[in-house]
Amino acid sequence: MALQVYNTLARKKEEFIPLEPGKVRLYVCGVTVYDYCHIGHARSVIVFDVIYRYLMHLGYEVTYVRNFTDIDDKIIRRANQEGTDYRTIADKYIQAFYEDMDSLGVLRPTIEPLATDHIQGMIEIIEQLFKNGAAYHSGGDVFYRVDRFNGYGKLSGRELDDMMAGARVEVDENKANPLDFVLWKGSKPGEPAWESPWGPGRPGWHIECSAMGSRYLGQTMDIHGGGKDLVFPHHENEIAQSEMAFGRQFVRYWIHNGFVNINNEKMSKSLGNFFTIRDVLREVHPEALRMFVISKHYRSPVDFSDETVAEAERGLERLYTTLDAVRERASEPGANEEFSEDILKKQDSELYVKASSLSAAFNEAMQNDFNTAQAIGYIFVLQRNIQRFLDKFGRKNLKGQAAALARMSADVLLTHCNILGLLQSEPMEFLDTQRKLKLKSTGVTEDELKELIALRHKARREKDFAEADRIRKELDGKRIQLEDSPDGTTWRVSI
RNA sequence: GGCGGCAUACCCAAGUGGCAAGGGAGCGGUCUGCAAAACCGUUAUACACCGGUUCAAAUCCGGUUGCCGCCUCCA
Repeated sequence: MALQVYNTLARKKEEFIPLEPGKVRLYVCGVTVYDYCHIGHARSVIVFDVIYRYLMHLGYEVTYVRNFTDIDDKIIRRANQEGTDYRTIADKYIQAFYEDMDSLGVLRPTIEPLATDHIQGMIEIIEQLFKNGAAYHSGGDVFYRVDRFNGYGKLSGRELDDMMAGARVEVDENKANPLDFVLWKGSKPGEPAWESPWGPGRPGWHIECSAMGSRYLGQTMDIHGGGKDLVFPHHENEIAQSEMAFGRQFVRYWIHNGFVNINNEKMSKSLGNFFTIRDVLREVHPEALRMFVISKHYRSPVDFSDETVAEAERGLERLYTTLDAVRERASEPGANEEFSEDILKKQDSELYVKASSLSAAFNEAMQNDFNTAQAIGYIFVLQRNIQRFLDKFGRKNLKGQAAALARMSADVLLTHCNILGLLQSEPMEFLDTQRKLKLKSTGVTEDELKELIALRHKARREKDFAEADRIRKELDGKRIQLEDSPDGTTWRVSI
């Protein structure tokens, strides 16, 4: 089966065939750096991180470009508010972006261009648009003439006439058509400015992606992605500019991710109902946030709440718990221990079959428009089979062929989770980080907890189970659960 | 006003023509001094509603209701 992707342009799934066999040119709209990123940004970045990883897993050589919009009105406004210049603001939030994305375990794209490093390229495209009669100079700004491009509206599926009749169309006397958009914005005194044939100014928003995309990926790219809200006008305008200037198809496959909602409403700056990534990560493990994102299909809206995040956390804990159990109980083999398929299969044929068929099931899901939710479903089936196999041995460690089957299965689990960017930590490290994060909200410090565990240990040794249970109950009231094992007592916070 | 999307169990969520994945929560059980974790069993004659097409529909077509998004900066 070949990779199928939902193409916004076609409004249906299509077989993915790259322009050049074996290579993928991928462009994703990055962020405008004037503030910290919120979890809507996190979703978009994680979704395309998974797509990037999966394309590489399929063997493609992927050139992945994700830009920074480092000049725009919001950045300038922010700089004025803080009494500094646009560059300081942009650099600060680029730095913050990297901190957030690195903690989310997001891979760095191949190229991360800055808009301000590509002014010349934008000017060249605008000049070409003048030659083609699609640009005009008016009132100090340069505009794109939308009715020159008869494909205008093809991405967002609307007609120029319908939009004109719309209730909310910007009124600007300088525009020939209300839907015309700015290519070059003349600067007012004191604003950051670059020289251009039309006087000092700065680029309009849309032109940067045409310039940077074509600079690094050529005039036709395979995939261009971003949030659903960019379909119109941003991506529609990119198409209009690029196809008018270059005279060829700009993007073959447009991929758009759905929103993150809060209480069923779009999370956005203007509504003020957003959570920044860094705020969320104070209480939620970054991988749990990733799990949350990829538990749903990328095009659907997702609701962000304590409960939906907790579900992702519990699921991830389960995967790590099983992985840890295999590490603990099915220790490394001796150098000569190798077993045939038949022998492994005899240990537990269901587990063996699930483990050896995961790859096919996983790929079928992922090739169907990156259906990560379904892929994770298959992963959980394997997890349960592994844990069931371990449980057959009670609390005993596994040896020889049984250990080999457990390890083989756990490897399969880990490999596939890794393709999604999951299970990137050592199990113990994850579980430890996770419970410490959760402990914060209980009001109990780790030292107090250790002391209580020691007290209870003493009570248990003296068979004073009433006292031991009293301590257990006291902690349980604070959502802290103690877990006794032959190696001692550990704890976790229920979520 | 124009355009588009969604509606699956208590909750989250796959499934786009052939017996309704998976996760969470609940309940019963195994294990445990007691627990927890984990495992086992269990929880939708049924996919918003009404019609239609078909041997067969959650899935296709038409209509109704409800929710959401875009048309303005937005991931």
